[in-house]
Amino acid sequence: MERLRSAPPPVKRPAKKSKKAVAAMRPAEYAAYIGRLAAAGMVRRRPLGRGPFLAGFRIFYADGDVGAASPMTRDRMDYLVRYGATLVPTYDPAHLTHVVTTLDRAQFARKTGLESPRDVPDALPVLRWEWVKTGERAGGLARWHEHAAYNDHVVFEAVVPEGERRTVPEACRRGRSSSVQAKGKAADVEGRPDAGDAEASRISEFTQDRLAGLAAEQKPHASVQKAQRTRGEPSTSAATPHGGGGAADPLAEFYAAARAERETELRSDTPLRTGHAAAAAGSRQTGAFQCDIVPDGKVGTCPNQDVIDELNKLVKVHRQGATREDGFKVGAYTRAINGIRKLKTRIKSSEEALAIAGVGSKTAQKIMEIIETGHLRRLDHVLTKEIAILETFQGIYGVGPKVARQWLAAGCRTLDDIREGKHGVKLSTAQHTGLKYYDDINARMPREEAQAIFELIKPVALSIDPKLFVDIMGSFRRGKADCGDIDILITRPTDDGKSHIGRRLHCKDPRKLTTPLGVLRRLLKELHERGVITEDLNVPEDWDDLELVYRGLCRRDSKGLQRRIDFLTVPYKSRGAALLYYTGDDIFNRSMRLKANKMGYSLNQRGLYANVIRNPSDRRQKFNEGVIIASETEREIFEKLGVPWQEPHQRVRGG
DNA sequence: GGGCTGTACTG
DNA sequence: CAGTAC
DNA sequence: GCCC
Repeated sequence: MERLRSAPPPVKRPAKKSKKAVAAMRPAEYAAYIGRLAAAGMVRRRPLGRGPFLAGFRIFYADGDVGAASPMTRDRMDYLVRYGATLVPTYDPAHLTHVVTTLDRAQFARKTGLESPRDVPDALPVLRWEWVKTGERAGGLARWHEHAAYNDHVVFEAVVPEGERRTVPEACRRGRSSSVQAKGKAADVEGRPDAGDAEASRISEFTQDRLAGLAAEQKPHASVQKAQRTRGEPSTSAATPHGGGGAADPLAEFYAAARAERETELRSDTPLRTGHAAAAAGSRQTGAFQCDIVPDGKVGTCPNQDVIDELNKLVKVHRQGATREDGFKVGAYTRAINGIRKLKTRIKSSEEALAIAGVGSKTAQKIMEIIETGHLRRLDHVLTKEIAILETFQGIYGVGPKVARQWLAAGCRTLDDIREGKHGVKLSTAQHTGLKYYDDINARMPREEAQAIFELIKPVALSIDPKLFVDIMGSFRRGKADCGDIDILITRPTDDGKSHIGRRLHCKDPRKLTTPLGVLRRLLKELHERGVITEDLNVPEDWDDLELVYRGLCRRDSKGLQRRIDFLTVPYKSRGAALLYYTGDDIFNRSMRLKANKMGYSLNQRGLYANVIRNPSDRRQKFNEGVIIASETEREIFEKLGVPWQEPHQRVRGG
């Protein structure tokens, strides 16, 4: 709880809870607790400049927590309170102005005890966390429609220009009137100013932007006004409605077009009401987890492709760098590129660039240089030739940055140098194979070929044991048209007491095994004999393990190229986690793990774990392994993490 | 100022 | 343990 | 290099 600084001890100070007690609180308990702290003046509001832009709002926060509120939930609740919101511990739509959640509609309904997802009221804005973060950045409120969790159709309705506005759904109006009544009461009970409630009653009548205007206008927090003045804005700008204004709204056309496309993720150069730099390029989705944002499936050409190409060169350069920083820069630039890729308009100013998630001041500067001059001067002075050589070397399976640099330093320049063992180069077995089939391995294969190879393999596996689950993962499962390799997952239900390793699970003495060959060992033997598998790269050492990883090369027929293939066997229990992991993509996986981490969980290919205690001085080191809370299906993992369900083809975050 | 996904195999 | 792969 |  060190996030909330204590004020000088007041007379009636709520009992200070121990860290442990706080950590054990359920979300509702924590919300109530922090509410008491706030009421006692023990929550320090944010310093002037940002302003308590959530003042008067009554927010219910729902996350995927199981049991105790996770560190992330507590963090976010702290945050909401610090910016002036009143946290409502339980879901009581009549007493709320906003809901902030990471859950999808069905999860939210379940969590809040609603009978059906249809009962989630449309009149109440249900928003993603990014709405809060974007609002903070913009120095005011962000537009709902860009951050609605799932009732975006209604929220979107609200920003449709007057002339084109459709009838607000019946359910909406009902929900509103009933909530208005109860709100005044709630305000009394909590002894809070009712400004927020008065606003909330207008939610469906006014546009989001008007509401934002009202928030600033009717509740003139000195800090907000000061912040605006500091930025040199005319004070009227805060109250100027746009987006929801009359027919003169310059954005009307834009909205109409967007609606026509049923676009839910609007990104434009639409200024928010403040005209503040951070807001100038529309919503900045920082603070959100990539995995929470379901992509809209549209690709389209990117108006900033030149910027992306140039930044990609920078990624290449740093990928060859030796330091840890280089590695993190690769990640940072990659995230920035991802943000830029989603942008649908040409970047025109460094402010716009800065507003992109993952783009900071340094990258924004570089972006502007690219836009103004067409390239980065910094790249002119970089040893492109050496970089190219390092990349070539790393194209060899088993060769990474270290070895590549070593070879370069030793004087090697070409693959032939390596082949000939010049300058004392020695190859491991895997590297030798990797070099031998260099071109094949680095070529991508058409999806059809992956499918064909899989169809050679699956029947063989099933002939060994018809109860096996054999599935192809990776980019193939994500529906990509071309694949870099083939990932095959093997598992087997244990309901008959057997698993993919054979009978050993129930045979205490291994020497008495009657079926000594595990499935994978037999399968690989078969595939070798049939010429499907041609080379091994990485062979498990203990074939009797439940979890095995095999890496090798295979081909469709004697005329086909050699393709990379991986086999994984996993215990039936952890098939969901394995499926999730081996389906990817990379960025999606990282994001899921990061979110799990922030929620106090840990996610790996075996499952989602709670109560993992990490070494505070080295977070990667775990003191205990925790309690497994989900692993059998992908869905339960999504659910526990409060991530909206996404089919494999939707889990694409990278290129 | 610290974190940035997390695990397994190879030599 | 460092390096590599996924 | 970005973000908290």
